[in-house]
Amino acid sequence: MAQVPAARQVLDILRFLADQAGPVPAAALARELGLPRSTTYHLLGELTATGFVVHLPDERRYGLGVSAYELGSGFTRQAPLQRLARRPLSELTDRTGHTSHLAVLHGRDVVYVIEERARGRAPLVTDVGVRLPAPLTASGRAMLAVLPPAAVRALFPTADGFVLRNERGPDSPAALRRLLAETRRRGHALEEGEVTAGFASVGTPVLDHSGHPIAAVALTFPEHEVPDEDGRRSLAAQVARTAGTISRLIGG
Amino acid sequence: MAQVPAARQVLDILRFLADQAGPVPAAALARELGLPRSTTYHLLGELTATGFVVHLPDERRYGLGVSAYELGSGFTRQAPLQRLARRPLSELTDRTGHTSHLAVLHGRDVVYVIEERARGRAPLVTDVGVRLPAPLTASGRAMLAVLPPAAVRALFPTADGFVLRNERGPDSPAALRRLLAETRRRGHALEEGEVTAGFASVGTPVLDHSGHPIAAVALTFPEHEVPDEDGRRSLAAQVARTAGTISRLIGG
DNA sequence: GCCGAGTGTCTGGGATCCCAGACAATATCT
DNA sequence: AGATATTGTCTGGGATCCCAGACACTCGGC
Repeated sequence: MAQVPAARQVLDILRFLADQAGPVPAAALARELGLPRSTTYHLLGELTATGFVVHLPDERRYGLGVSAYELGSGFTRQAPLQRLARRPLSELTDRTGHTSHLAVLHGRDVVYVIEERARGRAPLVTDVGVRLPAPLTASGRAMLAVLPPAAVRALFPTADGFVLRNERGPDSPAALRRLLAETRRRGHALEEGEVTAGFASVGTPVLDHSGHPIAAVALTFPEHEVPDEDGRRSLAAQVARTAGTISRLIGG
Repeated sequence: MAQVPAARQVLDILRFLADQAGPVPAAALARELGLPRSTTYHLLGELTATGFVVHLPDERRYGLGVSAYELGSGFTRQAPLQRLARRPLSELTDRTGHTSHLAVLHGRDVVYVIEERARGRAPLVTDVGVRLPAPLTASGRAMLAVLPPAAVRALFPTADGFVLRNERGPDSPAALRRLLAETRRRGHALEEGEVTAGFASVGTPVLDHSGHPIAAVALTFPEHEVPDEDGRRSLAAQVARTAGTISRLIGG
């Protein structure tokens, strides 16, 4: 790696601040990141001048500023995940002969952002732009299974938040917990006929550098074509490899 | 300013990328920012390693990455605007004897994030957390008046998006355009009895370094207490000064 | 009011890094 | 298929910057 230490330091500051619940004192920044005090103040000066950081004199702390928000907006606008994931999903579909998709969590739902339909296969409900309740889908189950339990509880505090489909799916927080525990035990998410009768899906999450799920990859197939556990496990392994590829591409 | 050129350069790259509609080639970055080519690749290497930027080999371009998104989330969580604006609003209320508030645009509505109630004044509808249709409020009018016309059209394409209150307020895109033109001519936003009968408000936008409205400051007063144009203009000038103070604090 | 801890600013020289330019690989154009 | 343009990698030395530490200011505790 080329030596660009000041660049590295300023990015460390930004990432550290991004992980904090609120603004922090300069001394805490210097201590946590192992930076010399004067260097910390120089870098904070630059970050403040460019709007990435705001100095809160009343609190004697530093927090993220409007330029940080604009980076988030820019990320959303540029949709790098979709751009990076399209080829790996296309290859997964070619290899397996089944339709693949990429979805992101959006509150209690998943939203499909890529669908790579296999040659000669019928269109599925999981078209781009479609939203479905996360607990019902392989993609949603894959992501929920790797969220902290408190985050899952926050999303689904009571039985009210559950939407059944074809009269199936978890209908209470306890049922969801059991389903997610089973998903973790199995090593991949599974959905059988709950979204579309006669079809099943396997899914795995795409994790960022902190282990947080940013998306999920899933493969959908007619149930009768892959009726046995081994066949599904094999498909799940390919899905997991694709998810890992996308994680690496997204980097960090 | 202390010399931290590499830090400055890396932040320039991030801000440039945040302003682009899509990913860009490294050569365009170097050219637009006046950076040496090798320096550009070194900094991009660092940005890619930390997840702020993703390299899209198929497109031979660079775009924003997940760490950029996390900065946006961190900004929202830390709410620096509210932290910075509280004291200026408190001082505005003390100086004028009227209730002040800070609101942000949220789609077609405004959301109130600070209310500083004046001593001995009745509570108002503009409590923290309340949402109201932007075209009806001084804060909303202040922000809409400085948005590009295309952005206003996108928010209010037809007569359907208008909500009247007390049977008053603009009820069509044309009426809204006339109202915003009048707001720009007057130099501040005005609302008279459309939100609460018997009360009026004056408001001005808080702009970021690009001239984009990130919030608005408004002052609400009983109509009969400030019936004349000069009195309202004087209050509006104080509101504008407070908005300018907050702009400077937010920086960039 | 005084003291100690923490915040923020400033300076200069030893340490190191930034950039010009060479080179290799890849993509596009003819 | 060959030529050209662009992308991406690498090197080393002149230029400059990073950090230790001193100093001033502010805030909180007693």
